[in-house]
Amino acid sequence: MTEKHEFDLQNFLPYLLNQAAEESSLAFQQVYKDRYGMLRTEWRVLFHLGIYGRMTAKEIGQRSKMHKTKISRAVARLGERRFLTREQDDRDRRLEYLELTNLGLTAYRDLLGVAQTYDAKLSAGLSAEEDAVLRRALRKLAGFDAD
Amino acid sequence: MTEKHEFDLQNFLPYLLNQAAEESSLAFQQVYKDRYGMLRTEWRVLFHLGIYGRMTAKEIGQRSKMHKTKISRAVARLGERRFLTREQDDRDRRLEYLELTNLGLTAYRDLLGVAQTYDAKLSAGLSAEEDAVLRRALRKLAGFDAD
DNA sequence: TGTTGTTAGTTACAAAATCAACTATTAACA
DNA sequence: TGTTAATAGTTGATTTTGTAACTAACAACA
Repeated sequence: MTEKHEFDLQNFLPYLLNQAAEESSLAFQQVYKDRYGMLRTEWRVLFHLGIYGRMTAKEIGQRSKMHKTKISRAVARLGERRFLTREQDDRDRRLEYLELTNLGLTAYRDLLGVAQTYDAKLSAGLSAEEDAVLRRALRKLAGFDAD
Repeated sequence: MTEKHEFDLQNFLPYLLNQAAEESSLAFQQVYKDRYGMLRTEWRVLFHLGIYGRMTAKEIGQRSKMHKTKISRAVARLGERRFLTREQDDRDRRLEYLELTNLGLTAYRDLLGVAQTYDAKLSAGLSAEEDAVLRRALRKLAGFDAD
């Protein structure tokens, strides 16, 4: 009596990805939340500016695929807390260049270290080959290749 | 002048996993939302009951790691819409056994088909080996092995 | 110029998630 | 038994997100 549709929820990619994402985000989330009171969108914006440097909200949106309202709110909060400065472009006053302050840079560097350590810890459970294949496959699924 | 900390956000596992999860959930989400007006928690509960059969909210929580308030509200909505029935256990009246109605079962089977097709489509972009490694790695990261 | 369309970013309102406190019931055990 | 602790599930208050409509600025072109 074999099961006809042998469908395991734990093998359905969207579900599996979600569970893995949530599980693997927990510990890092704890850090940026406890240490800086940040939300997910906020550390993401922080990292974009930390890694790629001064840019506009629009550019962050293009890279991250976050919706512009999320970015707008994250930028507003990071601004209030003095993690970044906002400077209007003279030539096109719709544009605002965002840049980390020293405070923001310090937070970024701190969290960067945490992220690197944490990423390594996650990888540690996987073989080198698994790790490489995993990241490549995820990049495909996330649409990071055809960008 | 080589960059000192060559950290790419798109290679940070929690970020990568989240992006892949969101991206890969989009199309399926569209279906259960448009076709049945369901939320993510709702199709998950539906699938748990469809796959594993009659069980309590607690058991769903153990398998899915969803928080009990999410489950409670999803069950309430699915009940209102006649997708499931709720039956109190006589021996322990705190427990309620949940079971799909015919309506729920029909919806489940429909969405199951969609899920299987969709999962196959996602896999199609990957080599057989990538696919296998990906799923194994994700199961590890999601904590589905040590359960 | 002036009209129309587009773009960057914000805001308002509704929907959903989170967290803590709550009810009802059972278990443990003095 | 009577008291305290634990458990299943719900509810309410707050926070966060999502959707759509909005403002302000620029572009295109008659």
